[in-house]
Amino acid sequence: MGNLTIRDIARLAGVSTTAVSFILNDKPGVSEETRKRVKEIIASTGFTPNVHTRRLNLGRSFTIHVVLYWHQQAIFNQFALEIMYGIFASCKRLGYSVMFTFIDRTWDVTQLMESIHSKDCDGLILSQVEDPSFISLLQQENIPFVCVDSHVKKDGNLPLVEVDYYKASYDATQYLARMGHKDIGYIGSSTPHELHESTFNGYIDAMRDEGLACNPAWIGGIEFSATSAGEFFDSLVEGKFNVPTAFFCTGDAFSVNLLNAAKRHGYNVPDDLSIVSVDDLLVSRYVSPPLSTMSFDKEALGAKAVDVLHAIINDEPYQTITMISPEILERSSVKNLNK
Amino acid sequence: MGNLTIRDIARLAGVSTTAVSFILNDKPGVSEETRKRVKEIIASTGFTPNVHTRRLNLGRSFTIHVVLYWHQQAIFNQFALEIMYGIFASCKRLGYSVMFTFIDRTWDVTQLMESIHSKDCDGLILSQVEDPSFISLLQQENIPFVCVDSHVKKDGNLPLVEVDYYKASYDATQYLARMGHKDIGYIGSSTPHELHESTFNGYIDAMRDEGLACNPAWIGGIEFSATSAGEFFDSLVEGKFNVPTAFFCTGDAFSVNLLNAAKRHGYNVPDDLSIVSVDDLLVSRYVSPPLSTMSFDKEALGAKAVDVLHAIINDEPYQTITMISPEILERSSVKNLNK
DNA sequence: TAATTTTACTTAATCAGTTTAGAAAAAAAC
DNA sequence: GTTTTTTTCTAAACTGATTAAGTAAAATTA
Repeated sequence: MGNLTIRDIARLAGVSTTAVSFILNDKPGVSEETRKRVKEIIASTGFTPNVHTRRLNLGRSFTIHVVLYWHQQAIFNQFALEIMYGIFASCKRLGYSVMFTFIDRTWDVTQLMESIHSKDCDGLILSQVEDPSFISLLQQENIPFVCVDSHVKKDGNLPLVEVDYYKASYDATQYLARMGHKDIGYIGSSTPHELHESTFNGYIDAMRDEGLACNPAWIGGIEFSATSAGEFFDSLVEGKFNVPTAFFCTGDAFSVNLLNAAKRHGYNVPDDLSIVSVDDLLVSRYVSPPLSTMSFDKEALGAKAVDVLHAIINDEPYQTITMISPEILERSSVKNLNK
Repeated sequence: MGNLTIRDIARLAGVSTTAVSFILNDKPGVSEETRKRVKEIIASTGFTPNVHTRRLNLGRSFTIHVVLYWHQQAIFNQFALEIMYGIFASCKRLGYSVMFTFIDRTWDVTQLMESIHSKDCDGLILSQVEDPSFISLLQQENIPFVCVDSHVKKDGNLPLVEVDYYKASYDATQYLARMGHKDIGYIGSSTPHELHESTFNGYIDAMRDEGLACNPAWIGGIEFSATSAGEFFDSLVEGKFNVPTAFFCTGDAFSVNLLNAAKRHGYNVPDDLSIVSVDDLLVSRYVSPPLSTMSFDKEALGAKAVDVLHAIINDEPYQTITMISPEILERSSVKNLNK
């Protein structure tokens, strides 16, 4: 049970280490007879070649390093595990090990850069990481990497795997319109960011294409917090504004809060107010009524990222930007006015 | 920018590779003068020693492998990321890299065992893994490992880091009693399992110690599902049974469902019915009213696991069983009847 | 001042594989 | 029956570090 080496196997089989190495790597140059005999010895001894030697020799680690942004607000970390599962599943298929690092705002790159320089991984997947100086450092040093769900500026050179939030927004608004709603409000983040702008454009474009008017009073550009969507609704009701028949929220964190505010004011969801949002967080399923939401395949985000990274590592062609499209998941927060 | 080796540094500094190695590892045997000069060369060239060589030489990988059980029901995966964060933070402090593997019911151990035999990691952390044959295999082969949040049978030899569910149950029940509740129901899993039994005992013991009677009608031993807690409440109401003033639920997944059922029947929480559960899942915070729950430090679970594993790897003494105690997190689902 | 110890440094072996170059044997071609 | 080619196999170099063993010089002791 002591630690076997390739030399032990060679001795037991009466062949050279070269032969054993060839057999382990399914290379030609060994007769079928010898191959079979050595394989039997390998199987019976339970020998497994040392990875470090292999990695040292081949100058590759067969490892992918996942860098995850750790948000203080737990709700933002909801996807990460599913993304990791997707990454793992693809890595397993392709023969990579997966290691990970969490980072946050107080982050110092040196330790990670040292790990990269020490050849600990063949490439990186950056999940929700948008640090531009780190990204350009990776580009300078020609280190293979992919950004996933990173909300990073699309510049054409960056390999990205992203959720198509524009389409989510467009499709959700269109869905509400097709359910007979004409008065559709919007609740989304006001922080200036390409992502938020394109999400807002999805709403605007869908309203226009459906021939509906946007009422500025119904557009809530708000700061992200656990209560801001509800406060926006409060101000609508208390300011005696008309309340639309439906709201599109750019995230479930907003819609859950909106739902509670609506209930507080005596609005029944979906009878008095319909709500659709994006993300399909777990909470949206457990709330009453369960919320309809634009859902997307979070595992696919991770899986695609691995595929792209694998292509980059092996100098194969790849698609720079991969978009995952959300689809409406109908639960019970939207009333069909056509009926 | 080409790949530097220790030989390049040695040549540039006019010393042997041994000297460079000593300097890299802060070992004695090199004069301060030489040390300083070589360190400057290392810094200016940005040289980082190859990890694989180091690992090969030292026969250690300085890597911890986290094995995570992947539940089909998303709600069960809620802790995993926080546990991983705790693991990562401790590993960073101790100088370990962290790799991970997801497993599920269809799992085949061979691939993981090969990874272990190939010396890919120094030890394992099993998160929510309770496969007894795998665990005894690890024990047989003397591979360092720790179980975290594993619900595994405590046998005295297994290194475990667990949540103290008995105490959570006892304290939650006591908390309700101290808030003036006398009629306290119980909703928990009926699947036969040491964990569920000890959770139930916590409730029973607290009721006894507080001098309260247990009404069998108020004890819901149910199958786990998204709706079973609500169905139990339905049956109570529809069967014209008395409804207790408070329920302790063994998990937030139950209490969220109970909350919705109670609302449906016109019960106001907390005025007509108080609810306390265990877990502090994200959903319990976003529901209305926010649920009081026995919360525990999920990051600490991971961090402790690393500490124990580190001790095992280094043949240092360690505590076999580490218990993390939940504490009441007061939100708005419990009425104080003493006022 | 000579003998001993300590310090500073190096050569060469080692970790456990892969791979190049080449030898011996077998098979194919002439 | 030779010559050529192919197949099978091996010795030895190589990956990039660590480390045991050993040497020369400096510092300490006698």
